[in-house]
Amino acid sequence: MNLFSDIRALVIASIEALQAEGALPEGLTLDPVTTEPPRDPAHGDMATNAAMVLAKPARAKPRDIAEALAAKLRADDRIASAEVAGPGFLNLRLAPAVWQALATAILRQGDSYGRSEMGKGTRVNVEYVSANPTGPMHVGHARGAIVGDAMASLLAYAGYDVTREYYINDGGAQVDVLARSVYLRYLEAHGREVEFADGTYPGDYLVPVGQALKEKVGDAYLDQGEAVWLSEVRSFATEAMMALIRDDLAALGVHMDHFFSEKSLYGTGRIESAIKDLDDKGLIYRGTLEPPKGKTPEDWEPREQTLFRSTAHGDDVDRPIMKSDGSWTYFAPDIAYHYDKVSRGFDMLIDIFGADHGGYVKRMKAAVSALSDGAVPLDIKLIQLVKLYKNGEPFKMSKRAGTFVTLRDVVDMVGADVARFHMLTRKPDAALDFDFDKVVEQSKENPVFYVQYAHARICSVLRKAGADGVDVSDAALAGVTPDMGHEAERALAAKLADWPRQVEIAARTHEPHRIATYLSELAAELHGLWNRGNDAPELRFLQEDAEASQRKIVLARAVSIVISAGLGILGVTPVEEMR
RNA sequence: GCACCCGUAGCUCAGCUGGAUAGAGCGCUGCCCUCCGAAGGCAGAGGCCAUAGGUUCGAAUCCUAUCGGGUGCGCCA
Repeated sequence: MNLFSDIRALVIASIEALQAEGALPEGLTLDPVTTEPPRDPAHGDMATNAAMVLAKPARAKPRDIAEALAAKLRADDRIASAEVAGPGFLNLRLAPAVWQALATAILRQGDSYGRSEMGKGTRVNVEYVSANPTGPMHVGHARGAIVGDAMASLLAYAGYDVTREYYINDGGAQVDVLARSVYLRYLEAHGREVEFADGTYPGDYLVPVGQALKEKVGDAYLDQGEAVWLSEVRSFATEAMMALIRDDLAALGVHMDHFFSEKSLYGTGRIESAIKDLDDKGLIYRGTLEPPKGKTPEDWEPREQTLFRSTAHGDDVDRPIMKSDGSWTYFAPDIAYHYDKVSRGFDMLIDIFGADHGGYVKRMKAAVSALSDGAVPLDIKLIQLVKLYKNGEPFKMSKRAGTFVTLRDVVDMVGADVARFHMLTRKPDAALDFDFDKVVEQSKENPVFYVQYAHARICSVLRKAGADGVDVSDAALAGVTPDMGHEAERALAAKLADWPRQVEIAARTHEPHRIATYLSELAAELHGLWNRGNDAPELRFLQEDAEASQRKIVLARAVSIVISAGLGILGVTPVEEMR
């Protein structure tokens, strides 16, 4: 059930009726007609812009159209009043029965209320995290992981067929560095003195990996050259790191459908066939790039390279796919990976990148555009930094000082629910402040708490009513006629009516943070109504007799259903009690 | 030099494929617990939506330019 689309359908039908009568011309484009909640509640429950957007094509005055439309709409028993206002808005007030039906429908549908078919089963691949498998995940990765995960849940909720995917960068030089570092720990496990030179990873987290390697191969690699052990140690170390990363992600509540190995692209012809696809399209050539203007690197020398003509698909300059020594640049496996995604039949791709990868957005889009002949859209979300604070003071991270904050540290300190919600309260392309003390604070300043508190309050009402012998099962509540007589109750119901709409907007714009914003607003409405009950007993959810209570509780329960569904999208557990 | 992101209340930020008088929290002022959880709520003060043009019935939202901040820019992934 979606009240806004229901009423919009009614508006459209009324327009068509006017067309049939000749009051409006045929052939009008009705797409721009919307039904929205008015900013000012005094304007009614819902407003439509129909008269204004139709005025020009219909060659009529907006207020005249609005009047004609209002007359039609008033004939429908769902419409209590229709008033023309301002430049041609049509403000609608809905009949009480509409609000009652909404609340009942929410109880019947449970967490399906708000689900949408807008995705129509479109197959979408969401790639996120994709941290190098060289160590534990740090806080910076957490935000991308959370945003990507919520994005995937959101799109699934909106009717898309979603695959959650992690690209393992296990093909480059950094995994050689990892392997050498693990080898040093392996030597150490054998009692050797070792030194961690520049270009190795000195972190303690590799100690158990070296130990495990010793247990696996004994002394077989001692005093041997890299040719003997590098390849083996590389996969051993990578697997160990991926196990670590999977655990970290699980602690955050993130679970991937698919891990894709970069290494699997090398030596298998998969890069070559992706490049051949581009070559067949005339997009690969040998050439020399101009040095970047204004900031010429000191050691710049013109070199002929194999280039991808990304400018043909919207990039600013063509991009090298092969180094001068004939090996692939990192861009080549990225192309092959996205070629693979396109080949697997996804209709839409979403990549979640760190903001420091902003420079690669255009070339990746160009590559996907070229590989799919423009058929598969790629949206890339850049995730900005998380600035850590401790009690208001900036919290500096330093590996040497041992104050390096890992993702696991964050989960241990504040919990996955708090971390997830908080990192979804802001749009991802703006930096985010994360204060370890404030995010666990129990006050309305903290949106996590504020929303949870609203949910807990409702649960408290349900418990209390249940203890008094009121049947508060959803089935029983769905069977009574909700009491929605007061304006404050209808305002809350109006917020609930907005939920399916917000889901669709968030899904369409690929912005899961809108869900968090909506939940804060919904919680505010609930708290507001709750407190009005202080002065006005008729607004309390618990009434003298059982049936009167039920008629009130329907609305409260509907709110808790929506909060629960919304938190579910964000991957946050709704709590029933505050402690 | 070029590209991308950001610029909204004193502070931290929301703001709908363009809608009416731009919102929330913090901070400030004043209120509300014999009453379902006051860990809340209500009211007030606080704005040139960076600046200047443009598009149109209508712009914080779209376009152009400028200013300010961030990120990135061929053999690093």
